[in-house]
Amino acid sequence: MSRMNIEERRAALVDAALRVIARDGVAAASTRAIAAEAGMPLASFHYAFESRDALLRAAVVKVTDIDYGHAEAGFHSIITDPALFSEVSLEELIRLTFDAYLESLVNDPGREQAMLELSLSSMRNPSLEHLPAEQYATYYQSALRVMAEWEEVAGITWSMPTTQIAQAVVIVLDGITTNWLATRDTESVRATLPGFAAMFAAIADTNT
Amino acid sequence: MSRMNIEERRAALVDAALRVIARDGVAAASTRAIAAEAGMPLASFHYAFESRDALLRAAVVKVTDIDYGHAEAGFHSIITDPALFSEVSLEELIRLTFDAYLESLVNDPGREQAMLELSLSSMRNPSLEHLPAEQYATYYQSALRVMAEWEEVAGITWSMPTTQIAQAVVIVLDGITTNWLATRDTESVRATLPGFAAMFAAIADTNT
DNA sequence: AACGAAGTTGGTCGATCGTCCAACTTTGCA
DNA sequence: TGCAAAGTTGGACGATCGACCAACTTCGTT
Repeated sequence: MSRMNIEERRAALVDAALRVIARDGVAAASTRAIAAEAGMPLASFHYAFESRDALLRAAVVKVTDIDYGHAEAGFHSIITDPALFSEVSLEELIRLTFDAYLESLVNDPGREQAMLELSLSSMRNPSLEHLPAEQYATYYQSALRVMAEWEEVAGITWSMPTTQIAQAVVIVLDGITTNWLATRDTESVRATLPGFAAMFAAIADTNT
Repeated sequence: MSRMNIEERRAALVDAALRVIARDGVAAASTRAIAAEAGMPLASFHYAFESRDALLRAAVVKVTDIDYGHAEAGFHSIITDPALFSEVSLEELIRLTFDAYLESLVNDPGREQAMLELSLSSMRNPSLEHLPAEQYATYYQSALRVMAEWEEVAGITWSMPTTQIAQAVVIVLDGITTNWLATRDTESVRATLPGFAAMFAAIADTNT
């Protein structure tokens, strides 16, 4: 393995770990499997990280930052695509956003499954148990940013505390995730989206 | 260990496995840990089950049957409690049902966490990957039964296909589960319930 | 009482796990 | 050029895992 400083090696190992977890699950993400995925000898693992837990901690932190970034990116692709977004109603705009998230889930199920597995395994580990709450705090922030864009694009204001709405949005997206991962029935899940979109649209006031 | 036939021993091992999984997680549910929890020597394990996967399969089947039974039982305790249920609106009835589910989740987090871990680990195992879909089919049936009681008690009919509504109900309960497990913020999650209750109440028609 | 079937279990196998060490190579500075 | 620091790595450690076997005990039948 060519020479690299610790930061580079740590980053390479985290990326490798996320690939292994997305493909084979947390249980299969042994130090040997991660090192092999990164193309490193096993001994390099414990030169870069003190323990497997330390790497998992770094993996959760990294993945939290990039995860809902996908959902946000999907949203931006909607409001900048004239074919999709041309003076649609708020309700339709919300539905399109949820649909974009569902599409990203279907296109890369391993990523969201990895998120869930990392969260659950973190809850079982005393040294990692505080991470899921931070993870969800990041989700709420993402939801708030998307809601702010809904506000701006559709010209509305929310008639309830936005943090509460953001949490409800995350709950719905989370439920959709677990539901689809278990059933793999895309059309069935998609059929529930208009109802949720109508719910959130109903708690918005049109600006005068 | 006293003498018992295979069916008894299998049942005892499944119960022990569910206790271990709820307490320590799927990863900690080794054949040795399960046998110890059941008070059996390790060798008894492979006399009753061909493999660890075979026991996990039996555990998922059993837990699916009893899991949403708790939610249903919570609902029944509401509509038979005069103090709670006295001519409340449909919306309030739905909110109380969701609240009862949240209470059951808070009172025994291990059970729902075990459900999630079992589902996720099943998805990674080719011999178990069909189980999560069956698990959710059972959830939908439970939701349909609760919806039927909402209908009867509140005197309404649904203005959308009931199977679709049932799936949305399961999505919301699932999202609530993962959200609370990660944040442990009961009041914050509870605050989202009225919104979801209003959503489902809005797709009901009052009987003339 | 005899005997095959059913149930029980201590001990062990090979595989895999996280972790660590000592030997080695390369780098940057004096 | 010399040498300490930083980076690299083959190999091994004790522990734990799922699985299995052969010896043992108990049961039901005749």
